[in-house]
Amino acid sequence: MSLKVYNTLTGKKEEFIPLNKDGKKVNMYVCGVTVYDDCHIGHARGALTFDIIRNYLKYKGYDVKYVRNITDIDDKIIERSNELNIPWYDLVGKYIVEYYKDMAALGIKKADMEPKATEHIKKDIVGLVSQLIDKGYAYEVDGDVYFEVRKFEGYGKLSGRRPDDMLSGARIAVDERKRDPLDFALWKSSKPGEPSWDSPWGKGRPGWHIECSAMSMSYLGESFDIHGGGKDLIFPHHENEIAQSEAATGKPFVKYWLHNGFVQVDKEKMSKSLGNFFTIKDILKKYPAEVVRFFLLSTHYRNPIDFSDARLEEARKNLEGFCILMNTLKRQLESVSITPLSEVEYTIKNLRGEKSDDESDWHTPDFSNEKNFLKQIEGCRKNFEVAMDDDFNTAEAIGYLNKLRTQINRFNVSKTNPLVDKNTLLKEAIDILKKLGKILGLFEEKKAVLPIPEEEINSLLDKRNKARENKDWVTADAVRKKLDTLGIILEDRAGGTIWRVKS
RNA sequence: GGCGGCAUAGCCAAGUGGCUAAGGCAGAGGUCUGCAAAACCUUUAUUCCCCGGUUCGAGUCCGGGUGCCGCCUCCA
Repeated sequence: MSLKVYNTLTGKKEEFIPLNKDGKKVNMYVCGVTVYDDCHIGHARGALTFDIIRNYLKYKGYDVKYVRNITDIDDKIIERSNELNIPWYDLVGKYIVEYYKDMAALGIKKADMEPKATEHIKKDIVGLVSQLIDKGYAYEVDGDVYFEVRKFEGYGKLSGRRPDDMLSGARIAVDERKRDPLDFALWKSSKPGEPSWDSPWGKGRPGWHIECSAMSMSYLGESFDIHGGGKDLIFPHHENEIAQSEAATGKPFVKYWLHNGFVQVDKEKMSKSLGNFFTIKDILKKYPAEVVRFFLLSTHYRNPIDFSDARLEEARKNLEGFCILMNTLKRQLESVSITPLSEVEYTIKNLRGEKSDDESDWHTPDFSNEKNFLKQIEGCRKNFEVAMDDDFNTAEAIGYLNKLRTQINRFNVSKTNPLVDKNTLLKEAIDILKKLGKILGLFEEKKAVLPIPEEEINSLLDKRNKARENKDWVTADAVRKKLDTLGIILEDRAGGTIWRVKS
């Protein structure tokens, strides 16, 4: 099975073949956040998308090196620190902490490296800008350095624009000092009081785009496999990165460009400027992290996804089904010893035998249910991978997790052949479900927060069970009602009453 | 103005030329249950925005139209 990814550069799904000769090393760079405010759910989507892509690449056996930057100096940061009247580095420090808190709360793992722009100014950025000037791709005016877009053949190849088409509709006020309106800043001279770093062109700070070129190449080399980010970065950010990087090295910068779609509110892009954003912190006050992940993953990463409580509620309910199943089977399996799977498979194969596979032959034991179940769970696993292989189609993959869930429940309540240990097959299925869920960061074991101590729950259960023995339904129902208001749901099963925490 | 994307059931959402159009949520009926919960079973799109075309065959490809959205300024 081969992995296919949609490459913005070619506008097509392509088979994923890493640059590295041995074919197992993958280098990936993703544009992270600018730290001047709390992250919203849109930032979470980008981070989650590439976290899952990294997970799946690893699952496929790739050795992934993942770099995700933090932009810790730019105009917005300066602007905001002036508004708040605090030093820019305090603002940045605060929001880096908040960023890490939010990501951790969502269960999004860190990248292997998380470099900051300011840590690479002397080391990489100044050098790269100098190199571009030396090669004639950039020019200095009054302490600013601009990249000369017309000098770079192929400008516009990522976003599908031609430089000549872009002039007419340009909405920006043209800076007279630039040789061409499309030229963009590699280095910006600083005004008095602004944060600044020394450079051959005087005190200043890097332009936005150059940090990503400098840092990605510093960690991953001049050419690497995957570069990701939100769709809004295609132009100008990523277009400019390509121009700078390829002009400097003369080599192809990135093989696969991956871009995630936006989170929307009422069909409009969620953004700071529209003010229609929901912060990760606010959402996590209302819904568990796993619900938020499930919601985000239930739509393909390139498509827009509309954010609403109704959608989160749907995700919550679907996910609850998985949680109940996990819980049920955990209880069911922990108290019994389980026959090894190989033994069960041996039994099925040998008692029936190859020649008596005819189900109508009643002389031999009928394992059709067991065999079918094994076939079904294997089919779900396979289809999950096929879905993920198709440009990380998590929405389709979740469909197969649901199918697997139904199969497990169905098998669990079905009549099975007493010659084999049913629990062995159930455990096998649950293990697969957990393993696949792990790729998406779902179904992780987490300690449920109990509203009241467990002993108290048990004593209430005892009270209720005694009442039930005496057919005192009024008392029994009162106990259930009480636990329900505390957030504990009771289920009277054949093997006794079990309880769970409301999600 | 330039470039790009999307339109599938009540809602959400897969599906990129070919068996009966995944899956979830909601709804209806049933089994189980003291009642519930959970689970299971049955059921809910002769049809994929509209009009043409290509093809033995199209939700899927091509042309045109309508509607919505994004990028071209900071943006995940």
